Formats: sequence, structure tokens, C-alpha cells
Amino acid sequence: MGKIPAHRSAVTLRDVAEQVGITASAASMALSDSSRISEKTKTLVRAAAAELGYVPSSAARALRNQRAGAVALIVPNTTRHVFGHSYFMHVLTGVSSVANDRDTQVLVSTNSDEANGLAAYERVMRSKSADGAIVTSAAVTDPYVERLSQSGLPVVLIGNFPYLPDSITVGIDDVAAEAAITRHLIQVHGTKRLMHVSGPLDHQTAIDRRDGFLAAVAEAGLLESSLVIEGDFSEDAGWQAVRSLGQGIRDIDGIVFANDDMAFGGLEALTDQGLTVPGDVAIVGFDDFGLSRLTTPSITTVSVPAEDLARVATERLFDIIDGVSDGPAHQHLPVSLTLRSSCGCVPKGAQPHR
Amino acid sequence: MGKIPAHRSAVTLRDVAEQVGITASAASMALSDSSRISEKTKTLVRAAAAELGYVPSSAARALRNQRAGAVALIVPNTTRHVFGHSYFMHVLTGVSSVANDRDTQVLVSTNSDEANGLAAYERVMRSKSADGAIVTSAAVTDPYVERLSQSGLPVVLIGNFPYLPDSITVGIDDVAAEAAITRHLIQVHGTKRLMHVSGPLDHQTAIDRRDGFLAAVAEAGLLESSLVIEGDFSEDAGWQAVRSLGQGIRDIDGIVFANDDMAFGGLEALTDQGLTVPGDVAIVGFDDFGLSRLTTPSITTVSVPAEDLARVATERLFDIIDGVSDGPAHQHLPVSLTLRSSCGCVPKGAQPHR
DNA sequence: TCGTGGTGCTTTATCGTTAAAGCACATCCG
DNA sequence: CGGATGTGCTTTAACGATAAAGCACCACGA
Repeated sequence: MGKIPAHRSAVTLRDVAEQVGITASAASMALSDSSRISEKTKTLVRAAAAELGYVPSSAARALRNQRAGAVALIVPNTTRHVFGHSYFMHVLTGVSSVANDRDTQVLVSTNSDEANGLAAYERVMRSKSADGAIVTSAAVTDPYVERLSQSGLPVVLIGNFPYLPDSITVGIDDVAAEAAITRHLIQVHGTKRLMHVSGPLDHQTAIDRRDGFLAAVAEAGLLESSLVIEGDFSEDAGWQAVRSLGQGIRDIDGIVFANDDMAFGGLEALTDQGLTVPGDVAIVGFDDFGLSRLTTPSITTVSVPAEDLARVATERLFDIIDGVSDGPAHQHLPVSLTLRSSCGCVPKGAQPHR
Repeated sequence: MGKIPAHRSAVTLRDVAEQVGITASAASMALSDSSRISEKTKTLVRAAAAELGYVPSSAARALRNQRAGAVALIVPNTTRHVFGHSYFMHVLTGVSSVANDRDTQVLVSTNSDEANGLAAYERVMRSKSADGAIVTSAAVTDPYVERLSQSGLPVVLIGNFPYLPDSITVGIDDVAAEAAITRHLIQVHGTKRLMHVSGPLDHQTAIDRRDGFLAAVAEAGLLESSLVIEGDFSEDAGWQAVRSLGQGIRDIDGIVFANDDMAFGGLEALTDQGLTVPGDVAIVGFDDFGLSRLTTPSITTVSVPAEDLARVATERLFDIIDGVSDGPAHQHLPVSLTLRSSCGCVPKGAQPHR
């Protein structure tokens, strides 16, 4: 193996320069292809750098250039409980791929130590460990996020934050999406007595999805026969919501869950009570981060392009870091309905395998 | 839209020192509680630092101290396909929590862009962006991982790497675990004609699990009536494996899949063919990263403590970084069997909700 | 012949932090 | 009362990279 020799101590630019017989400055200029360095020297320097396995010290570069060469992916601690794991993975994948193209490191910062009054991610930014941050799914009223987005540091939020109109955000139109899938239930499957199990209503996402449901129900004249129960995006909340109606659940013929986890919990509760899905009750979820495809019946849902959201947000972030400030402050990416078995669209077990 | 924030430039230690009327060095000593600084000055410095919102520059510190204050979580691109998203999330959670306790940043390096012949994660280490790395590799022979672990840089591998005896690893005993769950199928459920769908056999995990299966089958004298099919840990491979037997599948009464994804794929294929699980065939998976609990029937599996593995690995990494070099080179954490419906232990639909 | 303009490097200074050495001044002990 | 020890700061230097300025040297035109 050992094509590249094992190095006891790190190779610095000086080592490279010395081997060529010039100063570190000249070597630096050579590697950055300066016009003030002869082609011959450039070739020599490049060869020496390759031979010695020179990799610039990120700390020295960061200090000198006042640029960390890293972006932070910030996850306020509440998020872990509120959103599933897979959502975050999709986001990380998106951020990573864009960052990679820019030779930038990705730093993941969750918030657990608020010991010194500063959120962990505020420290990350203030210490200049990262040049900018992607903030994912914060609560409506997270004061740290608010301060961060108003600090003047490059920050892009994933989601919708009407309370922070000056921030840069990339999200989806939750209202329209939830309205669309509700309409699907009403128009295609003829459901008339609908229930919505919402997320925690201190999250904008939860509010918007509820409003979308209500809009679709209202426009169909079904507002009277509908109800909303507040959940918290957890599987258990979906289960509880269905249980809480007791026998009253038999009057419902369609349930719109604000996410897939709750839909799965609801599905279990319905099955426990001897109700069939979609026979007795048609249900739909939201997110499509993995779970909804696996259940029996599989759950019809709104596919949220999490990875794309992250990708677009990160590209936006780099623009801001580079001083390019055009582009809309608030962007919405399109979503699609993924029709499966739980609403009655696809016969149980008939989904093509691949 | 371009308003200039109050904190235009960052607060440096010099700003703090100037406000107190001393030099930056003295301020530095004050903040590190040096005995050569008077209590009065220390108090003043601390107050000024708090007032100005001073946060040390990570780059300057890293350069001066020759320590980045960050660890890297390295995920070779093959790993992501082999293990799912959830595995990775558990690992990230574990690494983060330990790193957070040590005021250390977590840097995630996934793609290996081999543009300049150096894997992305080798650049991370060589550029001193991180003081050490946790590597979640799967393949038996990743030359970059090999080189990294032999470079002398602090590295801890999650998994088992018998071909790298000098490396520090934290894993589980795949052989024993797969043998145990196979024995469960044989002894508790009386299966006699067993199939194993393995992972790709250039992965140590796949090899070990297969060997565990074979050991258990051999000790029960069932080697003759058993077979092994090589898969690749994907859902589709599980599906294909079952299909590939044609009607021959009806001679099988127990299938040990090397992970849950393949078990789910196999479950679908079995159901498609009109076979019931666990009635006609008892099946088990491996991992328990989320999926196996969601399916119908839920899948009996080996629970891999991914978060704990990551936590232990990270603690080990910090020890190495700090120069503490005791502790075993190769550690195994215990696993547990999670009995669900697919083997026949728990009646379908009878699992307690919480 | 002198100046003007490249060319190709070296010198210098800086980013922010911190260990080590330096230096006044005070205090203690024999 | 003079050397030793302490106290509390300042000065210096270094971590590694890199812009900017400096400086030889050569070539060319007037």
C-alpha cells in the first residue's frame, strides 16, 4: 500500500518550500497559481507538495483568511423529539453534498449545553468555527434562533418562519400541501366526516398543516362534520388521538394526520379496535421520510423533498457567505402526493416491488 | 435589505484586555485562572468578557494549541448504502452527546471525493480540522481506512476489523449474536430447514453473521438441510433471495436474514407468494434500527446498541487524544434479542403499544 | 545612458491566542 | 540591610498561511 509515506509530524508549507529551495511565501503563491511565479517553480512546488503529502492547515488558513471553511448544521434540541431521525438524515445528506462540492466541512451542532447562557450553536458561530449555518426545524419561538438570524451572520432556515420576516428561509407550502391531500381524500375517496390530528401548535409547520386541512374541508362544505385534535408529531400521539374518541371513531371516515409517525400510531389504534384501513377509515400522513412505505397498509402521504430543501438552503447559504444577496428571501419547493394503500388508491399488497 | 449589524467585527481578547486596561496576554491568563494574576483583575476580565460577549476564536486557538477542538465522524460512502440512515443517526447521536460534554465540535465527513487522490476524510485529518476520527466503515478492505488507522492519528473504528489488528475498535460479537438468534429459531420454534440470507461477503459483518448462523445450524445437526444465499443488505436483496428459490421456498421453515432491511424484503416476497409469517415460515432480522418494529408482522431481531457503540468509541477516542492509552484495543458491547411477531413469539397485533 | 517596466523572488506583517521569559516592585529572612 | 523569594503584570515569540510591499535583475525604448 503506502503510496503516501507515513508522516511523523504534519507537513507545512515551509517544508515544501525548503525542498524546492524557496520561501514559504513563494510556495504559497506558486500553489495559488500566481502570475508572479515562474512556471518552472510552480511545477517544482506542486511536485514537492504532492510528494510530501502537503495539506494546508485549516486553522492557519481560517485565521489568516478569516473564513473557517465550514458550515454548521444546527439542530435545536427540541427537534430530536419532534421530528423523526430520517428527516434529519435527509437534511444532512443534502447539506453535505453541496458543502462537499465547495470543499467545505460540515459541522453538526445540537444544542445541549446552555450552561453559560449561550446556546451551543451560538458559540459555534461566534467562535467562527463556521462561516454560516443551516438551521433546521426550530420552534416558532426559539429566542436563540431569532437572535442568530438577526445577528447578521449568514443563516438560512429550513421551514417557514413568518415571525422572522427578515430571515432567509427555504421550505414547502404546508398549507397548500395539506389542503391538497385533504382534497384527495374528499374528492377521490368521497370521505365526508374528517378528522385532523395536528402537530404541536407552537410549531409553524403544525399550524400551517392544520390550516390547510381546514381550508380544504371548508371549501367542500364539510367543516361541520370535521374535527381537529392536537398531537405532538409522535407515534403515540396518533394512537392517543384515535383512542380519545372512544366509539366516536366509528363516525369518522377519513383521518388526515399531520405526519407519518402519527398516522402509524393511528393505524395501530384503528386496527386494534377492529377497524380496517382503508375499508372503514381512509387515512393519510405527511412527510414520506421512510416509515410510510413500510407499514401495512402503506400510508398515502405528502412527499417532502427534505434533501432538496437542504441542498437549496445550503446553496443559498454559500451565496450569502460569498456576498451574493439576490434571490428571494423565502423560497418554497414543490411537493408531491405519494398515493399508497391507506387511502384506498393502491390495493393492499399490490404495490410494485421496485 | 443590507443593514450593518452592531457586531460587525468579532470581539477579540484584545478588546477585552483593552477595556480592563491590560494586555491580551494578561487577559488570557486571567481567563485561564492563572495564579500569576490577581483576583481583582480576574474578576474585571471575566466581567468584561461577559459584557462584550467574547468567544475565543477557534482558529487561533487551534493554531496556537495544535488542537482543533473537533472530532470527525467519518462515513465512507459505501457505508451509507450498506447500513441504513437510521444506523447512522444513532451513531451521530452517540458521538454528539459525548463530544458535547467535552466542548468539542463534531464534523461529519461523508463523501470521499477522490479528486486529488486523497479521500475527503483523509484531508480532514491531514488538515488538522479534527483531532481524531470515529470511522464507521463496513467494507473489509477500504485502503483509505487502513491508511488512516495506520497513520498514527487518533482513530477509533466502529465494527470489527480483524485485518487491522493494531487499530482500536468497538463493536458487537456478530458471530455470537447471529448464532444466538438462529438457536432461538431452532430451539424455541423448532425450525429444521433453515436459510440464511447474508450480506455482501466482502464485509466483515456479513461474514461474521453468516459464520454465526452456520455454527448454530451445525451444532444442531441441521447443516445438511440449510442453505446460504448472499445478498447485499438491501431490501431488494431479501426479496430476490426468497424469489430465487421459486417453489423451493416452501421447503424452508425458517429464514435468518443478516439485517432487517432484507428481512422486510423477504417478508414482502413471502406474503406475495401466499405464505404466512410466522405460520408457514418463521423469519428473523438483525439490527433493530427502526424498521423491524414497524412492519406487519413486526420482525424479531438482534438489537444493536448503535448509540452506545458510538458513545463508547468516542470516549475511547478522547482517551487516545489525551494520551491515555489503556483499555482494550478491541471491545465488544453486549446485544439483546428483541422478540416480536415474525418468529412466532408475540401474537400478531398483540405487542403492547408503548 | 538613463529611466521605465516587467519578472521572480524575499521580507514583512497579520490573523487571535497563549506559553515562556522578562521585569519592575514589594516582602521576607538571616 | 542585602540577597532571595513572590507577585502581577508586560514583552516576546510562535502556531501556519498569505496578502502586500520590497528589491534585485534584466530587457527595452528613447
